[in-house]
Amino acid sequence: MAMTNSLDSTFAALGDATRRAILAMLLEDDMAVTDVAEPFQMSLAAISKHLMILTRAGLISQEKRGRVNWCKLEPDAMRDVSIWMQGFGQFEAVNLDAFERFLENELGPAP
Amino acid sequence: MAMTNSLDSTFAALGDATRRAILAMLLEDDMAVTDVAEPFQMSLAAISKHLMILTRAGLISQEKRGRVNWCKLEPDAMRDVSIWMQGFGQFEAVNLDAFERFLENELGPAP
DNA sequence: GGGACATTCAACCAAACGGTTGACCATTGT
DNA sequence: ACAATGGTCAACCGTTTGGTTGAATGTCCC
Repeated sequence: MAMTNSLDSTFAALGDATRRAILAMLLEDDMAVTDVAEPFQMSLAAISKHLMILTRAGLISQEKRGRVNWCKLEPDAMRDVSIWMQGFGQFEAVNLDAFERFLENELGPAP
Repeated sequence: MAMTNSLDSTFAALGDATRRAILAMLLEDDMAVTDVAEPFQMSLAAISKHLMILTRAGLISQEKRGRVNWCKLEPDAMRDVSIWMQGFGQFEAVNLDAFERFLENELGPAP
């Protein structure tokens, strides 16, 4: 649905190790900006910028409650990336088999 | 076995629409640099640079036969990206959706 | 050998990136 | 009211990126 509009920004956002580490942290739980910044050896403002980039890429969302800005993972953007990548290589043999297995075993609604 | 460089370079290489279009073109067939450059409104040197970035990211390989430099898709590099993304949710259902669309369109993604 | 073709190299440029610092709101707690 | 906390904004800086040109290199063909 929301495909290909921001693949540029999504891939670009993922092309930075700090931001990928942030995403991995947010996989555990939602976090405040200050807590996100804590393990990194860079200023809070730099982390704030990274979070803004991730937000504009759609990879996270930020919700301000009180004076705390809570960051939450938004896997939809990553799903678009995953969908785009499906066209390359994964299909030829492996996913064809997987799809056939899917058709054989899964006669009900998709998981 | 994937001789992929860092996720950094792979994601960064994918963060450009021109380079993603090149990858989509190479999905059809191997191509010479000049033929890759043909549909784009930019200089051949610029395309050559893009191809070098894709090569260093491990996404394509280049083999010089005669005076022609043949570009070939190397989809293994994207596997590492895919593996990394597996940690962010179960894209299984999404993969199947994408695969169905793939079957319907009978062609790879043309972003 | 000479010329057309395929591609890269080198120098340059504007814009974007990743980081810093310090000032600047809000909100919270005493 | 005041101070501390959470976070962004603004200006700046060095490096990288994406593009341009023009010259250079190598190869094919007559």
